[in-house]
Amino acid sequence: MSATPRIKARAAKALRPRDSASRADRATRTTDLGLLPSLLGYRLRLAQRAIFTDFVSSMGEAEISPGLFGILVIIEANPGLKQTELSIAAHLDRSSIVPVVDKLETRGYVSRRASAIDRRVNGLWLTSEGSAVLRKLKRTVIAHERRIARRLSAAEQQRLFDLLAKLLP
Amino acid sequence: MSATPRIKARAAKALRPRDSASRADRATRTTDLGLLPSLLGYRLRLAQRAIFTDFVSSMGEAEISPGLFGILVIIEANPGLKQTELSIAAHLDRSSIVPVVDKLETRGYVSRRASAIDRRVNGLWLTSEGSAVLRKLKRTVIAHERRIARRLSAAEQQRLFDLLAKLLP
DNA sequence: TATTGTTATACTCTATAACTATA
DNA sequence: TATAGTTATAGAGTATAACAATA
Repeated sequence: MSATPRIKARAAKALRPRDSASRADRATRTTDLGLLPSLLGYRLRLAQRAIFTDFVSSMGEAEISPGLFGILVIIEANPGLKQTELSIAAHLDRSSIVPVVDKLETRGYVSRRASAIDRRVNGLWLTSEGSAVLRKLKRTVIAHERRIARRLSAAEQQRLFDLLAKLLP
Repeated sequence: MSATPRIKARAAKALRPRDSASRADRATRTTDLGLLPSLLGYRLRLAQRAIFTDFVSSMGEAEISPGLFGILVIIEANPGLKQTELSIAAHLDRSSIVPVVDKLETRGYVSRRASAIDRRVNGLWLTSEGSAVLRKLKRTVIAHERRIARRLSAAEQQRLFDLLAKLLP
């Protein structure tokens, strides 16, 4: 199972007084996880979870998820791209991209501009505010990545990248 | 963004005729992902996604997610454990474990048995059907893992495990 | 006919808060 | 008072199907 932590949930959790830490510690140490720790899928999930959590907490007040950050990065790298192209690049259905772009548009980071050539198409662009925000977010994300990657030597980092790439179909 | 693929969605997607493959291929190759491919978090998500997808499709009619599978494994390894203990082991809130156990109980794989000593507590046990099903599931999961891991040498697999472990807090 | 974006809808997974029953 | 489980509720994230506008 193992939550993909929600953005708001994380923020609130820090102050939650509900469980005593000692109880939690004991149970975590005690419970046998069976064959799970021998499974690559399980290990991968734990690692991704840890990085996701660090990502979110390092974003602080910006309240942006890795997913939304990725969308901003892709739009910046491909100014004017169509929603359909974005959805493919992000491995989402084109209907799923709609609320995503809505959210970024509401926050004032992205604008849809109808194409003059093909009036079915919305080109996507960062607003100047979106550009400025993304500039800061990227610095934060790079710092977050460095903080994580510091646990590995440069050679290990490269090795990890290579090994992960081999897992892709 | 990048979906955690839903179980039912996957099954349906195989037959979905909506997009032509050629279009999708072109756009994937074309769109610039900016700094994303340099981020460990991004690579990790792709790898996890790939494994999750393979997991789900290899389960076929069993229709069990990695998360539910993990829950069954933990219960098997700790017969009679309390829901609270399970929730901690699975990194879930204790309220979130309720619908999870409900689902497994509905399918007849798990039973709650009230403790005689402390009547607040539900001990969790696999039913005999749950045991039998899990025995088969484990074989399937191990085959799935082998199929993935075959892309790596034994030494590489060990290396990957070690590197992933270093990423945990 | 095919494509683009959208809506309507539904589903999974998870959390917080407040409750009940025990201890 | 504290703990175990539950309910009520909400929200993120995503999909499928059907539709209108446009090509």
